[in-house]
Amino acid sequence: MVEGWMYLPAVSASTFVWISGQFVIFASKNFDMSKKGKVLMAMSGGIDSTVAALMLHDEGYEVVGITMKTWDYASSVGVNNKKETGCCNLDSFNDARMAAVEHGFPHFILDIREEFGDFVIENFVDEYLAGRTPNPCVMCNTHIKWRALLKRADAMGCDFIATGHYAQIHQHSNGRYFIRKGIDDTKDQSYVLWGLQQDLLSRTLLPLGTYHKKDIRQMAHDYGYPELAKKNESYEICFVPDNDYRGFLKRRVEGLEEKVQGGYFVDKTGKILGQHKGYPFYTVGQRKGLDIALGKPAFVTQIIPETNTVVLGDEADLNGSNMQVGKINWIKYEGITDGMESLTKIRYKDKGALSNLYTYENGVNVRFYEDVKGIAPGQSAVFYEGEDVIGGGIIQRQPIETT
RNA sequence: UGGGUUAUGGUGUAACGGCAGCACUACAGAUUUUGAUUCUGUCUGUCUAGGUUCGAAUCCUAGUAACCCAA
Repeated sequence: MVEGWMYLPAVSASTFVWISGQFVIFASKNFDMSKKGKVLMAMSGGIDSTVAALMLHDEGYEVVGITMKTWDYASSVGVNNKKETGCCNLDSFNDARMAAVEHGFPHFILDIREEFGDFVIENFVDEYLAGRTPNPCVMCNTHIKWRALLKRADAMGCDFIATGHYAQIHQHSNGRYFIRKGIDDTKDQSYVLWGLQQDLLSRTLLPLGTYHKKDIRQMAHDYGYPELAKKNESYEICFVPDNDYRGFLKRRVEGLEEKVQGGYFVDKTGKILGQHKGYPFYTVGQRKGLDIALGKPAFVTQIIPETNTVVLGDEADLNGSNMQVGKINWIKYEGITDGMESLTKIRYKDKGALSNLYTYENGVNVRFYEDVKGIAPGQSAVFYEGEDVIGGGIIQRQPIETT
């Protein structure tokens, strides 16, 4: 069966057929040899990727729109949940498709639920069960989304793939492709792209990297999509549209709640402060939702899955000046020299802090010049040289101190 | 079981007999393509029953409960 694909007829004369695992194109008659090349544009249905698609189209690229279905969201929350989510719902598909049809380029829906679920969701669950704090968007970009796009791009003879991220890609004189921050500092999304490898970067276009969000809004108006311009940003994990990742974990892991409830909150000396709902439901740096009143704000400073213990402290206890980062992907250079200075971000929307980088066997030791707050294992660390991404990796769990 | 102390929101604590306040928690918004953080706002309380007083969280009596000392 042709289960992986849904073909939505758009206006192109091309015919796309799925044959035994391969995507085959039967050449269209009016195949215009576009000077700029053919690009497979990932369209979520939101304002950013829609405008990006139209921009490329206007610039003379032969655009093929594609919307990826990562998750059957009706199954993850109640069906009556009317909340808009940034991707994966029917409205978004329709919005994306409408724009494509109106501007005369084809649009497809690609069902990647299986590969997405196998990797991103399992990784997400595993990480929380390991007492870490994953970033599924980064995982998806790194391992699923770009690979899925490129695979189809190749099958369709596309020169490029494109997304609506606010970031830039340039080629260095050393030959390597690298990511640079988007010029709109408030929207820069280079952080979530640190995992992309050279073969992906060399084929990727990010049309929005040199624009400000307000310009994109204006362009959405100018293109005749005022309602799109008003559309909210998406801001939850795409497979957890009700924004309750704890509930998602409970639904996903049979008997989890019962198994982990009743562990202890302790202070840094090990003194028991109270009981918690289970270590997977907390994250380093968390203050709200602890359900414990100590007269002072309390923050989660450490999660110890082995003993189902959550360590609490005050704000100062979140400070740290070094960390280990693994699963490194170098971007701008093939590697670095020890001691290299880097502006290092430890979370999305982090201003970044200056640090020195020292490589060790499987990763990088980061020493910050000054304390940073809330280093959370599982989160991504991204290294910047000015506006450029040197590389990034995953923050590792610190060895448990036995004091 | 004898003596003493205490009792204020979900928690910890303030209030000379004169509008019950603070912190924490919780909740709601804002922000955010991850989790968090941050910001703004909101709710809830004087153990019970009598008494004194213009007026009681506050003083008196009894009850109840908890804690401490004695045993």
